[in-house]
Amino acid sequence: MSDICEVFCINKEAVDNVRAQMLHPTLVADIAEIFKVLGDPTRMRLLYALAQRELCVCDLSAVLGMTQSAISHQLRVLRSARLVRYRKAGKIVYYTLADAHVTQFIDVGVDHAREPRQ
Amino acid sequence: MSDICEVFCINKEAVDNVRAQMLHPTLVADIAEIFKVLGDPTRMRLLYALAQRELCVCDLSAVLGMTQSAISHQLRVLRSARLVRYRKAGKIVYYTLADAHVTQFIDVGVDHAREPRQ
DNA sequence: CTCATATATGAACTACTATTCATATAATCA
DNA sequence: TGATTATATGAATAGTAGTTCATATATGAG
Repeated sequence: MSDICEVFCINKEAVDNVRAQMLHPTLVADIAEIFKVLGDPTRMRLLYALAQRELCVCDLSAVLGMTQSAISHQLRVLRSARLVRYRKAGKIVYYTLADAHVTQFIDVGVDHAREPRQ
Repeated sequence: MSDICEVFCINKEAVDNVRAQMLHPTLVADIAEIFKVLGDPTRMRLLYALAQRELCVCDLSAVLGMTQSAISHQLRVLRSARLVRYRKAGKIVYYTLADAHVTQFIDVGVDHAREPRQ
């Protein structure tokens, strides 16, 4: 039964109803993409650090104990996902969280992870 | 400047303060893991379908238009992450969302993805 | 200009992951 | 019992992603 069409146990009404309410593929892709970006320990730590205060790349390296290159690469991912903003001050680049939504993501995640596992 | 210790631009006070407030590595790993599981289009579609109503594996295959095997593999990931629950009724296995937290994750994601991009 | 510093980025390598295919398990029916 | 159906899973494969290393860009100092 590896072919998609050879499925016989379908509750047709349920399937049709749910399919009709499914999200647009583009929107699903966007949502999954955001979560994917959040789903890496390094990026999560960067966001959590930035939730405390604005920080430059160099300080972020020090906080996480990782190379400047690794941090820069991950900041690029966060920038592409519009989860952080930056401002330049001379040769120093300061990063901040993009908006309140990002804090909300972090909070929901922390909340869920701290929940006791039944 | 590839070595972590050869960094000179540090704002020591900021770094120390932020480091002191960082999350425990285990908690960070747990949070990132949850987001990682959410960060796949197939799994996001499965969760969104289950947000509508309880569905069996076969119906989920029909809703997503994917093989039963692919769906089963992803349901296993969702089960390990405690994002879904299931009940057996004969040979049919019905899946549901684990709790309200999961709906909250989906809502925050949808909300963020629908936001206009400045 | 030259030098030093802060950050960004391309290439390479390793590790991981989603799907497919084949097959196993489990439950129902005849 | 044997046959059928619903689901689960192991192995293999192909694509992706995080870090490192080397280097490029850019700003400021002298």
